[in-house]
Amino acid sequence: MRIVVAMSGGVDSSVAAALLAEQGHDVVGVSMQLYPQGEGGAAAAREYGTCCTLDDLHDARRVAAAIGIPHYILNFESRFDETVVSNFVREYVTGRTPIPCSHCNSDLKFAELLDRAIAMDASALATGHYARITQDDAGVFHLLRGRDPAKDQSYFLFSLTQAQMAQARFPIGELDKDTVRAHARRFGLRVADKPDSQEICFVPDGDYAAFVERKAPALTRPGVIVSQDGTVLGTHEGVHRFTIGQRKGLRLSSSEPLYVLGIDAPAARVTVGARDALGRTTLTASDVNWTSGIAPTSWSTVASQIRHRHAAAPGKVRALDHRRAELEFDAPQIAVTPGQAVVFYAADEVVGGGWIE
RNA sequence: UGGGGCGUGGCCAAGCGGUAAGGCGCGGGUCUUUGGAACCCGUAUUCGAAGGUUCGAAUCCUUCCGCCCCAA
Repeated sequence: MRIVVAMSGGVDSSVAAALLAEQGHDVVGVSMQLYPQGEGGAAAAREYGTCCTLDDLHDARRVAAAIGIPHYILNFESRFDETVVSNFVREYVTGRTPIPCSHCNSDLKFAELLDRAIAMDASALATGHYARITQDDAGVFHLLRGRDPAKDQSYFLFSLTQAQMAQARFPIGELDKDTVRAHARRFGLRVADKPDSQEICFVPDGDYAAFVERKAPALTRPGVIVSQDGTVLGTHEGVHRFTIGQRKGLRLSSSEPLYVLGIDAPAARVTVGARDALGRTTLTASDVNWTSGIAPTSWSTVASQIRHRHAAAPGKVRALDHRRAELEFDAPQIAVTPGQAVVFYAADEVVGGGWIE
């Protein structure tokens, strides 16, 4: 069976490809070129070691050669810019906080890239995600957390549908990171000790605010920072520099730490206050995906994550009209942030998720 | 120019004769395939200025400078 593997140039997807090849599959490696690869990009890649830069594409190519599979680089520059990057910028300038990794998965990898894989005569698309897919006796697919709780990435995959899960493969989902690296060494892959990628891949220097200002100079403007009673405490250089719950970077001093409580983009106003004002027990989500394909119309008990790397909090959820859902936590959650993903779990299974309103 | 109070790092603020707490902010790090949070480390040879008393002063005295309040 032919399987296309999305290779980022990192350890995880490299090992995923190697394992599939070892199992005897007809493996084809592909890498997405996501943004212009000028001289500066290559230099930035060497310095910061992010994913999908020119050096990473070279790493992917070398790995493919080492394990003896063909490797293609697909130009996704414009698609990436139209979907992930534009969403990222739009969200920030409207006072929301984007999560590009999820959009990249839902709008690119398991959309465009999956189509391309099928067009290449493959029956499945594999990635290096730490997540698992199982199929029950009734033929229904289930999306589960990766076996390694420290590396689990199911949070970023909540948008997977039954059709997509039928064609997705996560070869390292049952492994932990140490085992993956051990496999990389066993296969003799140069990327075995490559550092884990982190931060936003298309903002290699980590200065996402400057990135937004560069992409949408006309949409960023200064404003005021106010306390809950409306007192002006200071000024800021644009709402895109803030997110709910943010403490650092306010440049305000007070006897107690101050956190961002609210962002009013049209008024360019940021409201700050004490940490205990950040708790919320309810939220609504839009563009909700129910992984089983069936939306629960009555309250359903779940544990939900409102951000990556955060303990799922117990509560109940039910579907509303127009692919929306409402969620009620048993206890207040700190910093429920519009634009972030909320993912509903039942034990280790992702039952659904959406975007926080 | 009568009376009273205050001036400690970017901000707030302890200390009131024994050799500069703490918080905020800021910088660095840890964590992390988003942002944020959290955690750890760092951040005043110096206390408005100049003199004086003392073994020793941010702490006592004198003068000056700058603020604030109450009377007129």
